[in-house]
Amino acid sequence: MTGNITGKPQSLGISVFHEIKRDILMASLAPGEKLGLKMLSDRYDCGASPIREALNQLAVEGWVQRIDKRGFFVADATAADFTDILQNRCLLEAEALRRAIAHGDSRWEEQVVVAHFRMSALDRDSDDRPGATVSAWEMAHRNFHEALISACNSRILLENCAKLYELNIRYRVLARGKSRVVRNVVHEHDEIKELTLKRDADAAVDALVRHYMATGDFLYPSR
Amino acid sequence: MTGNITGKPQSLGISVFHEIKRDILMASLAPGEKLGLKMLSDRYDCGASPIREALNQLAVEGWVQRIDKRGFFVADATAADFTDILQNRCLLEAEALRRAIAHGDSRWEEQVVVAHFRMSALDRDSDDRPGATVSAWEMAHRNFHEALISACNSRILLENCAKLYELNIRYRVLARGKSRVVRNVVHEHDEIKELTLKRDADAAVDALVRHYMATGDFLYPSR
DNA sequence: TGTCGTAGGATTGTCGATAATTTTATTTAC
DNA sequence: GTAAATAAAATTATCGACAATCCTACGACA
Repeated sequence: MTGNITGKPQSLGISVFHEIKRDILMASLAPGEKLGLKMLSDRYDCGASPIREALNQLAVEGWVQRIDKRGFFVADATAADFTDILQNRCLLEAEALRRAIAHGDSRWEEQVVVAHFRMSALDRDSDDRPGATVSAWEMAHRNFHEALISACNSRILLENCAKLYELNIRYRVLARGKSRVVRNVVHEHDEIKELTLKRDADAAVDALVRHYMATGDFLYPSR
Repeated sequence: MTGNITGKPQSLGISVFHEIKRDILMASLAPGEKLGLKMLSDRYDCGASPIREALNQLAVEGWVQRIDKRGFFVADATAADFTDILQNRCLLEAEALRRAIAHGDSRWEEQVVVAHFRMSALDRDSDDRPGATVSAWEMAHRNFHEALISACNSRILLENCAKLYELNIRYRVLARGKSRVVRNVVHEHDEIKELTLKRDADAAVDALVRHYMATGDFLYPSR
């Protein structure tokens, strides 16, 4: 998910940051779990300094809760938080998609098409076991949603959407197998793509929001 | 701005975090400035560890730019960034105000009234020199805007609004004295308060957005 | 004169040790 | 037997030192 593109070795603090984040995301580290420095030093095989560095950053991003002089804990994952994330995603991505449709050029259209194509080529539930690394589908899916809004022309909006997307993944992983509702995700994505390329902002946003809300019902049904 | 309410001494890393943030906010540390560890160690009178801890967090929050193995720099402050901040504030605070008006109870109304009253009691340009500490008016103003949306019922929305508010302060400080447009801020605040208490969501949001956009014209006119 | 390469100096990133604080375990009092 | 007080153990926060990396200045060579 966070590959080191250049061959240069990045600092330990930075790579540990991504590793811990991935492990919280994929629920290898459970909500509420104590993140002791010694435990983490052993687990990620480095001294306490890079660990603290990573934990401080994760705390700001909301993955970790810090209590001064008492240590770090994996952030809780409550249904209320999930609802909050979902609602904010709808608000931000709706706006971002509108702006992208308004400003996007043909280069953007191509990105959307190719991202959608790559995602479609992958089987959804290929490799999404908890604890595993991030699956190819997950990356392609993320790439598709990022492509949709990439032309929104607002760095802040993109960053916030990305952050909420990542927070959301965790709930998908945590709730895996807890629902029997069957969804046709493929069709939903197709619809979003088509309406976006038609530049029908209202309909595209509507499809996108329904897509997210359906995710909500899927994970925590009956509301 | 960040008072330590309990008498307990908080960790150095945490207090240094707030100090550096304040200094960037108040433009004591200029945009683009190199933030060397030695310089900061001297300035804030502590070792490198708490400094690094603070800088890492500030980097995640967007106050500081980190380049791996090359150090930390005060984030740039461009007109484009300011526009981006402003637009996102409008989007988020409009939504937050709508939700607050929809859900707020009488306790919330009281908070709005008292925050507005306290702000009104202070003279606007009392003590806003760059480099000084955060003024009483600044705190009261912030408190007023936070009170308006406090009942929006979304932790994430509130946090994002708070973050954007703080980012915005910096541009107010940097642009101080650069404009001759005279505004009637007092009246704008009165209007927002009144419409909010009347629960007229559309009109209140409109007044709030005009208030923010006016700030934009004030700081970077002619757009 | 200008570009490339190299050596020296400065800075960042990491470690291990120490001081400060919290948590756990044990004892004492009622 | 429960609760407060105290002692021991564990953990966090910070420091100073060292290694790795980057930046700068100088000189060789075309």
